[in-house]
Amino acid sequence: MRVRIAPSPTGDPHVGTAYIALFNYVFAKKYGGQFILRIEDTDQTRSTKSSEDAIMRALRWVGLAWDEGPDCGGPYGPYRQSERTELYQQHAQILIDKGAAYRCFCTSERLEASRRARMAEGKPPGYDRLCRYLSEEEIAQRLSAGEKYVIRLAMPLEGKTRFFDGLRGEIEIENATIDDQVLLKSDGFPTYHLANVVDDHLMKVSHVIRAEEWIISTPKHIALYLAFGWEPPAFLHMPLLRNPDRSKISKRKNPVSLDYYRDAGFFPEALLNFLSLMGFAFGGDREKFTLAEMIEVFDWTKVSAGEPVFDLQKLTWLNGLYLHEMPPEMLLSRLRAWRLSDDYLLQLIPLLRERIERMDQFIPSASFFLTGDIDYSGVMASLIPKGRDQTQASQALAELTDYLEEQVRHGWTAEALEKACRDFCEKTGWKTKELFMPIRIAVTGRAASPPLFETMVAIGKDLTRRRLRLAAHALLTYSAPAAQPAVSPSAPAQAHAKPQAPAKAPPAKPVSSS
RNA sequence: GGCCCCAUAGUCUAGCGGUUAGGACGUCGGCCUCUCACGCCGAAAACGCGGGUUCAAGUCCCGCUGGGGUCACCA
Repeated sequence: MRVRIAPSPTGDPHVGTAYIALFNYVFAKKYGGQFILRIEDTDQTRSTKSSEDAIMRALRWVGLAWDEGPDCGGPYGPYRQSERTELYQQHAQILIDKGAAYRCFCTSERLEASRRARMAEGKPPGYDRLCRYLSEEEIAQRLSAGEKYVIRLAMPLEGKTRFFDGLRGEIEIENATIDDQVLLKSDGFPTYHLANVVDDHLMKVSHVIRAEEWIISTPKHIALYLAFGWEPPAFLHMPLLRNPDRSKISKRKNPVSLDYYRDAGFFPEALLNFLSLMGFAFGGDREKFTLAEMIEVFDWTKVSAGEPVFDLQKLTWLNGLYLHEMPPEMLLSRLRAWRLSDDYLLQLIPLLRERIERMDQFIPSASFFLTGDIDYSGVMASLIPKGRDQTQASQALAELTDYLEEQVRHGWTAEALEKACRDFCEKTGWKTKELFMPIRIAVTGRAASPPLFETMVAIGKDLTRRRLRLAAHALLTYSAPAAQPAVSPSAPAQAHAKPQAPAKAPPAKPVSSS
């Protein structure tokens, strides 16, 4: 029995990856199988090494160790798809030879135009299969003319594909509704569909346990297995994690980066336990259990296909259970591994040293470096610059968060942040003077702080972005008191232990002076 | 919109033809207590709707509704 987790290194390590990895891992360990990590970096424009590193680091952090992978190797490597391109090209050729795939010379312009035309006619927007029926001569001629092409799957035009989903039972999909998927892109790299099937077969994966969003493309994959003459693996689609509004979990509505959970002070074992609760019932009303215990009792009949909403509050409660039961020495070492490490404190000292005169001022001055989410209830008014309203301020902070997401992808550095923030102001017509203060308040909860961008670096990408979103959100529901006194620069916002920021801010309380 | 998936309290879930529909988060109330927290006790809160099948339906079947996913040279 062999299973795999196959993340695409195109962004932050995603909580959904950990979720799927968890169930693969548990299943593998339950039955003495292997758990494989395969990096699906076939998108040359979006894949990055830093994302790959982050994903592996995060997966190790949660404690899901793989038996085979790009770092530790294994009998069926390499485990990074970018190192296997030749393999996919060979297999694409096999499909062409068998008539199960064909070259398509259509330009993206033509595809776009055809898509629009089909939409206008009320037809589904898929490929119109123009190149599927090209004559041998024409193909040869266009090849020798050096035209660029992709290789598409010649999907059966009739009949149905039936398969058994381990969680839902029989699923039946009409072949005619499935598009002739691109298998090999014009840059020579495979798409997910080809690479995935070829690798799963070559790596002897027996059970494909992945997210629900893949159900619809399963017929494509089965068509590929059949065309190659291979036996398809067993399929099992886990439900998608949800935002509170039930849409697929996303960074705008919920923290999704595993690094956020780490930096916000969650324990990996608590996160894993919580993730198990998303669909899995231990039995006997037990909610707290270890990975080992889960493996012991695991069975797919205990997993439901419902669509679970990821509830930060319940995760926090569960984390508290772990924390309360932890021996003091253990908790101390966890704290040290977290933000009380020499490394981290040493990073803060240069930022804070000039701003304090006695050692006792260090902890209060550093508080926002050492917390997760911030409570803005005491500083709401100063989140809104003069001459702007709270909607504008909220929108600016929310848009800035997205903008940083885009612009500071390749390195969360002070220089990059400053440039991005300044560019953002220029683009949106905000003065840096008016917007930088709300940003500072959002990030630190205070009007006075060390230099903003260095501070953002020290706080870290995920916590910073979370706070910006939180502040934007708090502004949305803020109702200003008649006369809001300005917050004194030395007044720290109270750090809030719960990750869920209070949506309705209580009336600003007088801030205590330290 | 086509296709596919899902459906027990606000949220996570138990239930697998006969239950006062169980547990947990959250909420509210109380106890404990120098405060707070923890802990303990209690309360409110759910089978989406309509048809079947059956002596009996949250549980099986069909339809509807609702939600979601997917329709890329992204995964």
